[in-house]
Amino acid sequence: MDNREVAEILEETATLMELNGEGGFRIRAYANAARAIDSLGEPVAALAAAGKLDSVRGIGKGLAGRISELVETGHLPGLEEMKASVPEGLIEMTEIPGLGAKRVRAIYEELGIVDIDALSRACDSGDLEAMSGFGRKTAERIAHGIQYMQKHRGRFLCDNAGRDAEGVLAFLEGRANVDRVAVAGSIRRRMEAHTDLDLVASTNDPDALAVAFTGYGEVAEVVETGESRMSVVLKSGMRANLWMVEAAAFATALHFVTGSEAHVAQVCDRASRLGLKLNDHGLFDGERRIPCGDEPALFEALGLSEIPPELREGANEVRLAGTGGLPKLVSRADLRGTLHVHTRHSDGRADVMEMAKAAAGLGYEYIGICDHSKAAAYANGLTEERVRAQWEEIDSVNAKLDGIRVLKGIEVDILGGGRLDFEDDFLSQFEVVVASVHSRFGMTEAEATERIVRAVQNPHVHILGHPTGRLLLSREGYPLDHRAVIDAAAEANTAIELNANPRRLDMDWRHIGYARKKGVKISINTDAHSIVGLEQMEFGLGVGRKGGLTAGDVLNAMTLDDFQTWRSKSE
DNA sequence: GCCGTTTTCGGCCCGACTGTTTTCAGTCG
Repeated sequence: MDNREVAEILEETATLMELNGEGGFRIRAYANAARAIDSLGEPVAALAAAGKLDSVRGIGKGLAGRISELVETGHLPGLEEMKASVPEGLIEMTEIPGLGAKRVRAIYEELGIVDIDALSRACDSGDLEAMSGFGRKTAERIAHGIQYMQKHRGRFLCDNAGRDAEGVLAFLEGRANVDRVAVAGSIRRRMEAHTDLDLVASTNDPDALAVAFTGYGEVAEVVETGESRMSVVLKSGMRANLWMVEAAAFATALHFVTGSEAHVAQVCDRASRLGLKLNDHGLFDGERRIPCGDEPALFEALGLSEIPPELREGANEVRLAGTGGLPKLVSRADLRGTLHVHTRHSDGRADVMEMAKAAAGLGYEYIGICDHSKAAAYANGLTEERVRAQWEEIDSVNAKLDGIRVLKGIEVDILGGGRLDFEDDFLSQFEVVVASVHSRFGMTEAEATERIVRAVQNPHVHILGHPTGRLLLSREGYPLDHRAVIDAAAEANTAIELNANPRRLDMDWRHIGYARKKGVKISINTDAHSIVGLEQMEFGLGVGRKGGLTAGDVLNAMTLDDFQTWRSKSE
C-alpha cells in the first residue's frame, strides 16, 4: 500500500466522521495525518515496519498504531463500521464543488437525500433552496457541479490510467501465448482523460490468452469474451479491452485501435484512393496482403511520413504526413530546464537543495524555484521578507552546486482585477515570474479574460501559470477568451504555461496550435511540490506533443543563456 | 487525536469569498 492510498483512506475517514456529525479536532488530526503521509519522503510502510511512524509530525501514538495495522492488513480498524453507518452516496456528494460534509449532512437529515440523482431533483424542484442556510445561488451552483460530475463520471486521469495500462502490459508481456503486445487507444494518443484502456496483442492462441488474462490479479470482473476481443473491469473501476490478432495483423490492428476514429477513417480513405483496402486485419491490394511489420511500414506503404500517435485526432495530420509537413515534436531530451517548482518555503515538501539536486539528476541545466506569494495564505505564501531569505539560500545552493543553476522565481498570485500580489519594483528582481490565479473563480468570461490579460501585460511577468485554473474531472476552470489571452501574450512576449500536473494539463492542448501561430512560447512546467513531482513532466510533454509543440516553441527547451536573453528582452 | 511545553492542558493554518442573514457558517485554496 503506497503513501497516496494510505493518505486517501485517512482523508475518507475524516470525511466520514464529519458526515457522522462528529465535530472537533479529532477530524482535523486525521486530515493532518493524511497530509503528513502524502508529503512523506519515504514509504509509509517502511516507517511502520520500523515502528517509527510516531516520529512523523502529525502522527502520534494512537494514529501510528492504526496506520500500522492499515499498512499490514489493508484495513483501518473501525472504518468499515463507520462506512456502514453512513449512506454510501453521501461521500460522493461531498465531491460536488460547493458542497462539503456539513451541507451534505444537513441535506441528508432534512430531505433524506442519499444520492446525486435525488440531489439533482431537489435542485430542480426548489426543495434545496428552501432549506435554511441554502438559497437559489447555492442550489444553482450545486446543480452545475452535478452536471459537471455526471459528464465526467467514469473517466480517469492520465496518470491513473497510465499506471493501470502499465500493469496490464507488464502482465501480458510475460504470457506464453503473447507474441507482441502494446497499449493503444486514447492512452497512446496521450489524451488528458480516459474512459477505458485498450491493448493489442498478437497471439496464435486467443482462447488461451483470454483465459490467462482473466487470471490477472487486478481484474475485478470479466464483461465480454469474444474471439478477437475481450473486456474486463479492473479493480480501479477502469475497463480494459484486449484485442487479440494474428501476428501479420498486429501493426494494422494497433493503428486501428489507437484511433482516433476520425484519423483512422482518413487513413483508410487514403488507402482506397491508392486502390488499396485498409482495415484492422491488414492492408490489402485486392486479395494480396501487403506486409506491414510495424506502423512505420504501414505509413510508408501509404506514402505517408510516420504520424506520432499524439497527433492522430483527425485534424490535418494525414494531409501533412502526405506532404512531409508534420512538425518534429518536442521530446524529453529537448528540455533543458524546469521552471515552476515549489519548496518547503511555501507548500512544497523538499528544500531548495533537494529539488535542485533532483533536477540535476534528471538532466536539467536550470531550475526555477517559484513558491507561492503572500496572498496564497493557505499555501504558506511568502512575504517580501521571506522571499529575500530564500534568495540567500538560493545563492548558497548555487555556490555549492555544479552543473545546475537555480533561478530565483515566484508564483505570484493574480488578484481580483488582474493586479499582482507584489509591486512591480520587487517583481523585477526575480529571474522567473509565473503569475497564476488561485482565488475568485466565479467570474464571467469578460471579467476573467480582462483579469488575465492585465496580468499577462505586466512587463515583469514571464509566464502565465495554469491559464484556466481547471482541475480535470473535478472542477471547470473559469471561462476565458483564449484567443484574446494568447494575442495579449504574443504582444507582451509573455509565455504561457502548460502545467504538467495530470489534474491540470492546463493550458488545454487544443489551444496550442493558435499559440504557435502567434509565436507565443509555451513553458512545460511540472509545478512540482516534491521530488517525485518533477517526474510529472512526461504528462505535460504528452499533451504538448498532442498540441503539436516543437522544441523551438518550448521556453524550457532553451539553453540557460537563451532563456536569460529572452527574459531580459521581454521586460 | 496531536503537539508543545511555562509538562498534562489548551490550542490546533488562515484569510477570502459567497450567500445568507443581519453577524456568520461553510467552503476553498
